[in-house]
Amino acid sequence: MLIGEVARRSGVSARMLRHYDSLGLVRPTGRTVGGYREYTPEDIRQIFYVEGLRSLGLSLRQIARTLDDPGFTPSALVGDLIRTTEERLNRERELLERLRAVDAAEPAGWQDVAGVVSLLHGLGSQSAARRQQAALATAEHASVPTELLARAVLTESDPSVAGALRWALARAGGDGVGVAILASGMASDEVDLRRRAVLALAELPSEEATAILTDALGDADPAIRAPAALAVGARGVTRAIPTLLGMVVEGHNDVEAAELLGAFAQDASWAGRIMTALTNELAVHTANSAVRIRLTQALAEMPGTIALATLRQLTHDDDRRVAVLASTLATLLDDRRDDPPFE
Amino acid sequence: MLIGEVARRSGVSARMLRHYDSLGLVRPTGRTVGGYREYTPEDIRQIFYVEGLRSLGLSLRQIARTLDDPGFTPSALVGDLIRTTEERLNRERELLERLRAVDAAEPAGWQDVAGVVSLLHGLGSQSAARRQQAALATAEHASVPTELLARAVLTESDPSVAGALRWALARAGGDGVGVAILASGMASDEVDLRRRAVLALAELPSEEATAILTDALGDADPAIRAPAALAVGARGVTRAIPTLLGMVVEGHNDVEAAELLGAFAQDASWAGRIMTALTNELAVHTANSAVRIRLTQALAEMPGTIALATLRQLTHDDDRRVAVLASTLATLLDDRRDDPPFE
DNA sequence: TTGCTCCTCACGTCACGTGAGGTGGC
DNA sequence: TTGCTCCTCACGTCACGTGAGGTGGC
Repeated sequence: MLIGEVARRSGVSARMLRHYDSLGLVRPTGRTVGGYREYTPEDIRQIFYVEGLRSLGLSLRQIARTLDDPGFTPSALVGDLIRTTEERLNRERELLERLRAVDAAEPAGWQDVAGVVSLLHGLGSQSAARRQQAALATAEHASVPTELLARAVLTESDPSVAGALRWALARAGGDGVGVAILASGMASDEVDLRRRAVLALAELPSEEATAILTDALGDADPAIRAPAALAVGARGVTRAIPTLLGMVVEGHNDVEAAELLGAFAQDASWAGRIMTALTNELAVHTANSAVRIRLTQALAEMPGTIALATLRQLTHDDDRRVAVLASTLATLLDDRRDDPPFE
Repeated sequence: MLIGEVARRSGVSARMLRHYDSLGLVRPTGRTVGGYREYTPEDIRQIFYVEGLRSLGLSLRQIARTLDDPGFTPSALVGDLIRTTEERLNRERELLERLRAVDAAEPAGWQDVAGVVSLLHGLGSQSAARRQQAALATAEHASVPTELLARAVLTESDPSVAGALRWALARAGGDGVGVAILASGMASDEVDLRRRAVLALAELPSEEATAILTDALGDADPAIRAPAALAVGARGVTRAIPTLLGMVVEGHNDVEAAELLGAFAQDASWAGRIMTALTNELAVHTANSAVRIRLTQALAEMPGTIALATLRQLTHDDDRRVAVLASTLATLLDDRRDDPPFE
């Protein structure tokens, strides 16, 4: 079979078949009197052998070694090819992410493109200082994709860089895409990721963010549910109240939690329920002095004088420190009776 | 700043800086008296601009156009880069899959490697005939990874190729990996995928396969639970009995289902329950002639003469066809009384 | 004078595509 | 004789690395 027909049937160009010949990969068995290459069926099988190995990413040189060097076994090379392919794959993935980020920024000109790229490099830098600088620089850049910032927020371990990123994200508005990424962070099994997500969501005032934070009120980890409760509590979400009560008992941001409970208790329909819950907790935790002290302090955050009677009872508490604290707080509340009602 | 220092600080080789100069990408503003290139801070910013665009995959020629051609805006090119990168990414993924399949086959030599590759290409071919050939060829190949076959089974739409693949998979033993892939197919939302998986599992005799099929007895789709019930029913799994009864009522492989019910009824503890279920169904489906005929035929599959009394009653059925059928079957069963008990 | 840096010119890489200029076989 | 196929030789691609041979500045 002459080279043209072989090329048509095998899909390998005549140029490449001549190249294989010159490299010794596939030497046609014969030549016609006129000097034309003549390929036998065996030669054609050889072509498919070469193409097969090429489809695995072997270079022509490596395929030649395959034929010449009996000591050259597949195992090591195939392993190497897998590794290098994985590396290329990762590089391509990162490139695609960069390209998508640039595309999302809708750059007007190439200077914009270069700006976004340098920001991306900054956010991905090994140096925390660089990352910080990049995070702060997003303020100048109008068109930083929130997607990008949200992803960076989820991976940032340095606290001050994380703070800058949260600020930048909140400033960028935290639209749907960014919130969606943070939501996926909240769904993670890793506490660190959920923690970063919850802190970022706490700085986003959107309804979406509030909804996701509300879902996080029941999180198994107090480091997650506490910031969620403080954030949505401040937004008036009453579903935060049980978590806030728990925070007072456990001592997680109990001061802030108590303040928010006091604010909820401005509403008469909640005041009673919160008071009942606090006194119940006092009845349950008879032995734990620290818990009783936090609950007593929380009572003082209740508006007006609704906690006065309870505090007066606590002045006779078996626990000396609770009694002293209750007595001080009761005195302060007594003064409040003459003031106009709390705002 | 001279070229060496610029190279050290920017990470771009002196060779490349000269290349940028010759292409007009970054022309150092000055030269020393000796002819040395002198870079200003602005030149260095330009270098970072070029490197930034290069990190997005732009060629040097494209970067040059960026600088020279004001009509050359980012939007179109960035979109193109995204598309070509996605294509490269997919090709890399496919390559990695091939390499992993080759690695899993533990080829002894390069001929083995080429053999596995040609098999892979065959299984991935557009032509059903080629795929069929490749599936059958796996019989010769000792080291075809079951992983590969399982994946092919899940995607094969041509029924005869699918049959050949199931046969090849069963022949390869269907070890853990293959079964795990089929299990993931069973977990899919797509009925087609579940159907392919269930048919393949039905041909694998392993305990793992039986366990997955048993889970599939409750599948919402009769095209899934029917083959599962036939397969595990034949393996003596009594949990298949309710599904088999349902198949008789609905007319899904009712003949095979009735046969298996008969086999289960060999066990005295099940015979009563199965008879009760069949007569109950007859009592419920008074109007549907087709259902009553199937149930009547199923009664004849019961071992020995345990269904004889019920069949005699049915000879007086309101439905003429049921009555005729019951009378024929009762006569046959009558003869059976003199035979030795059914195996 | 001795290293060091810089200069220009040019070849090699790798898997090809695309001629140019010439020839064999129906 | 006219197309068509084949031949060899050789250049171009693209982003570089690596010399060779020479020179400037401390």
